[in-house]
Amino acid sequence: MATATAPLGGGRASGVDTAILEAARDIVARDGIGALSMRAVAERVGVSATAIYHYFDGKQALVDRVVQTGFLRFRAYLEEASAEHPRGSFERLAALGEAYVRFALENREYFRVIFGTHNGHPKVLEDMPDISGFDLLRECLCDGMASGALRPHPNPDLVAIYLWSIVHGLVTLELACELDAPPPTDCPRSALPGTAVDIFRAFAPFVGHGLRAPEPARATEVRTEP
Amino acid sequence: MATATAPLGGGRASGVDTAILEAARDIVARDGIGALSMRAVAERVGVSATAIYHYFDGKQALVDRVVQTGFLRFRAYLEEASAEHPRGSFERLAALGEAYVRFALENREYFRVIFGTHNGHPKVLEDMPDISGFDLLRECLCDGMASGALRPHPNPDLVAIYLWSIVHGLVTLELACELDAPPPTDCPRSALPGTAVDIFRAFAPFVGHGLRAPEPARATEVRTEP
DNA sequence: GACGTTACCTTAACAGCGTTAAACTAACCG
DNA sequence: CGGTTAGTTTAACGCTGTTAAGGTAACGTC
Repeated sequence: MATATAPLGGGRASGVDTAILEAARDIVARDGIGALSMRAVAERVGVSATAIYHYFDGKQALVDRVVQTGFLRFRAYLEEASAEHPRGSFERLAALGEAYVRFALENREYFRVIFGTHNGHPKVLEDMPDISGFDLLRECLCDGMASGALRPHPNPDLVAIYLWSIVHGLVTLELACELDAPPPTDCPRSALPGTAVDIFRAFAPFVGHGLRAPEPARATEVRTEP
Repeated sequence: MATATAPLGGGRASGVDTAILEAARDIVARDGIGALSMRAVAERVGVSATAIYHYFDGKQALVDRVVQTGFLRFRAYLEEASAEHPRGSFERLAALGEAYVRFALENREYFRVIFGTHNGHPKVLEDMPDISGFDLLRECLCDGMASGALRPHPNPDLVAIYLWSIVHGLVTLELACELDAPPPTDCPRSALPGTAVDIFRAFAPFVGHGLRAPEPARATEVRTEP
C-alpha cells in the first residue's frame, strides 16, 4: 500500500515520509545510488528499515520518487537559467544548454540516477506529461525559428533532440570518462577547454554554423588506403 | 592474486578463465548487469562461485574485463564500418557515427555496462592508450579537414568531442527514455523518424550546416514576456 | 620413487542486502 | 468501551559478495 504523495490517512502529518525521501536523496547525492540501502535510509531517519515499507512500495518506488523530485529540481533549474535571456534569442538556447551541463556537474551522482534508469522512465513519471524539460527546449527552439535567429525546420522535435543529444552526450561522457581530466602523457592531444561547461561554450559555433566547409571547396580527397 | 590474462601458471590451459569471462558477458548481454552474480556465472560455467576468485580479483575485476572486451568489440565494429568509405569523406564520418548508434542499439545492455561505469574507466583500461575508438573519430575528422570536406579547426579534439557527444547523447537518451517509443497521446509532437539510426541520419544536415539562419535575417525578436 | 610446492576447486561461513510475516502500540471513530 | 487502523518493531528468509579453511592432483626436484 501507500503511494505517499501526502501524509496519507486522516491528517496525522508526521513528516516521516518526507524525511525518508530526503534521507534517500541525501545519500544518493552524497555517495551515489550504490550507497542507498533501506537500512541506511532507516538509520538516518531514526526508524527501522521495515518502517519504510509503510510509506513506499519497496526500494524501487523510493528511488522512483527520488528521481521524480530530481527531475522537478532539474526542470526548475533550467527554467530559471533560460528566463534570463529574451525569448527567441540564440543566447536563451545556449543558456538552457549551459544550465543543463552545470546542473549535471554540480549534482553528478544525482544526475546519474535521474538519467540512469534502465527500463524507461520510472512509473511515477509516466503520469505527468513533461517533467524532463524537453518542452522548455522545444519552446526555446520554436521561438528561435519564429524570431529568425534559427533556420526554420519542419520538424522542431527533431532539432530539439539534436540539441538535447549534444548536451546530454557531453554530460554523460564527462560523468563516465572525466573528459577534463589531464590526458595521459603518451596520448598527445591538443588541449581541451577546462571544464565541461567550457567545452559546451566552445560548441556554440559548431551548433550555429556546422562543420562542413563552404560548397565550392569540396574537390580533393585524401588519397590513402582506407 | 591472478590477473588472468593467460592460463596463469605452468601451462595447464584449462580455459576456465575464458569460460568465466564469456559466461559473464552472456549474462550481461542477455539480462543486464543486474543479473550478473558470482553464483550465476559459476553455475553457468559449472564450478563453485568461489572458484572465480582464483582467476579474478572479485566481481569488479570481472566486470572490468567484460567492459574491456566490450570496448574491443565495439572498436572493431566501428573500424569495420568506417573502412567502407574513403578517407577524408563526410560519408566516412557519418558511417562511423551510424555504426556507433547501431552497436548501442544491437547491444543495449552491453553498451550500458561499457559506458555506465561510475568512477571513471575501469582500471583495466588505464593501461591501453585508446581503446574507445576516439582515435578513429579523431583521425576521420582530421582527414576530413585535410581533404577540404570539413572546415579546418585549430582544435580537432574539440570537434571530435562535439561529434562524440552527439552520437553518444542520442544513444544514451534512446537507452534511457526510448525516444522512438510511441509518444503519449496527450503530448502532441510532430512525428520523429522511427529508430535511433533514422534519427541519427536526420542529424546530418544539422551537423554539416548548423542551425543558425543566414546572417542578414537576424533582425526581429519574438516580443513576449520571458 | 618420495617430497614439497603450487594450481585448482570445494564446502562452510559471515555480513550485508531487499523483503515478508507476525506482533505490538497508540490513536482515532462510533 | 470496542473495533479499526496507522505506525512501528523484531525475526526471519533467501539472496548477494567475499573470506577462510581444507582438500586433491599435478608438477619440479632430489
